[in-house]
Amino acid sequence: MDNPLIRKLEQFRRLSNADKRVLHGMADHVRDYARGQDIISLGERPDHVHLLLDGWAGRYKLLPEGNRHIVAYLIPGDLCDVHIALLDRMDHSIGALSDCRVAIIPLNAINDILNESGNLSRALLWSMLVDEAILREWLVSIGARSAEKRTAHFICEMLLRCRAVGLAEGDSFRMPLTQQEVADTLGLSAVHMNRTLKQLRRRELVRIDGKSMIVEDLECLMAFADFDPLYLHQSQPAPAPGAARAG
Amino acid sequence: MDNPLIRKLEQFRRLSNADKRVLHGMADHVRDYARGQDIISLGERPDHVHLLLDGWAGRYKLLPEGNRHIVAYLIPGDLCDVHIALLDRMDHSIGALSDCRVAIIPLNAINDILNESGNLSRALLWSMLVDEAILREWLVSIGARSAEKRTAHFICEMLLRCRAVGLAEGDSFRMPLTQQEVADTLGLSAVHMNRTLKQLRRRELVRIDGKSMIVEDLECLMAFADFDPLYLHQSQPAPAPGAARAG
DNA sequence: CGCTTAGTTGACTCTTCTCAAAAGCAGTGG
DNA sequence: CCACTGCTTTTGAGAAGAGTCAACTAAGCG
Repeated sequence: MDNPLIRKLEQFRRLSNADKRVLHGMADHVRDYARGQDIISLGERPDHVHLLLDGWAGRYKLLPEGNRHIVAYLIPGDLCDVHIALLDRMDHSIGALSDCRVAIIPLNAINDILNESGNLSRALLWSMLVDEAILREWLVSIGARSAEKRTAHFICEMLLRCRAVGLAEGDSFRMPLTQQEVADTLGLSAVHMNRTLKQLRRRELVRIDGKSMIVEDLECLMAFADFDPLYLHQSQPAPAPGAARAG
Repeated sequence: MDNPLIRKLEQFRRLSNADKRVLHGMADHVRDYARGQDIISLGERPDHVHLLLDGWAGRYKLLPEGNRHIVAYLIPGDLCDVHIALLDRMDHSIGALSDCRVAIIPLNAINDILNESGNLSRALLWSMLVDEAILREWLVSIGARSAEKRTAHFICEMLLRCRAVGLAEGDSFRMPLTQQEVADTLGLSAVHMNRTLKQLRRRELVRIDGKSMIVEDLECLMAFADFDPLYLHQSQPAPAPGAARAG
């Protein structure tokens, strides 16, 4: 099994075979979630952590007016809720945005890793900090960029993140979201989201074919969106042999 | 010295005297920054970490159009940049928003704590996760709440955070920010920020006296802002000393 | 094929932005 | 003590980006 978590963490530092064995071995079992189901809900504190293996999920919060705001996307290789290893309970929910396959990891396994303070613990912390960096960048996007730039920025990010776990083909990737969901993410109405996507298409920066997002000109899109990939901290793995990365 | 970091971390779990000694002992020396100065800048990777002892600082990113977006506030007790213990370099800057006193902590001291995997390491991770939770809530605020609710929400948060480190008196606290800075945080123009604050005053939810923010009716303000303090995870310290829930 | 969900488009409204200028306040130096 | 200067706060007026309502089209599915 090619574990997307391993692929992801190796962006940060080379993992030993022992490390990889630990990561492989920690999943208790695998569970499937249908699109729309919650993987974990507000207030919960289960005794296991979810590792997304396939599909897209989203962290979200519901507002009293009934609308939902998505505050993060989870793609294969992302740990959904290490939080519960440390916090009292979930302060948000995570829902499957497409059908998802998820590895169930006992909390103990996570705690063991955190307690061993080795490479793996570092790698987990790194991924937590990257998640945080992404949140900061989103905050800037929503707070200070126009709808069009914001959308372009989002597409750049998702392309690079998909690439990092081998889920992009060249400059395109599968984005199993509805426009409503993207709107709930970028703080726009569905109508305006639609118009904004149309504009990006008109500019010939992206093309959309079903659920495939095809970036026509990544250079231009990045320039347009004022996108600097530094915040993703996707440096090449530690300078060692055979370090391959999807490109 | 009453260390605000200790006060903060004890919200999460009780610290042993040994833990406290470590926290006290880790500061190498203290440095002062004048309002407007950068404490750490984009791209840097120094060999020490900053602990804010006095004053307010802010994480920010600059945009090509020249405007600045503030993505987090640091108040006494907050570690500014544990990030550099794990990431290659800062992906944002931290600036002093008022005159600040800062403890300089060698990176080694942080790494030692992280490596020992005890109470303290857990407490640091907890505070990182809380920072992340705050970012998520801000994202919801900017993305989905009106200017007025967003502002009210922000005031609620800062009051509770100040309280947690003993910097509030009842329902008021010192907020050493200009309206422009708050605007740069909430994604509003300075003009609209001003009008929004005026409205909150007219509603008699808050009063502003110089740099003092006085919350007139916290209950109402929280209800108005749709503020749920859960995300701050300010639970009382763990029930008993030895009660380790880890692993 | 009809049903349901997602995407598209138009027309109108409203929140928030921009430009502009006045007023308040604090620090400085004569 | 006062005039001067620079920054912050306040207010007005018009413009623009984004939201809402509503209808229509396209696409997946049993």
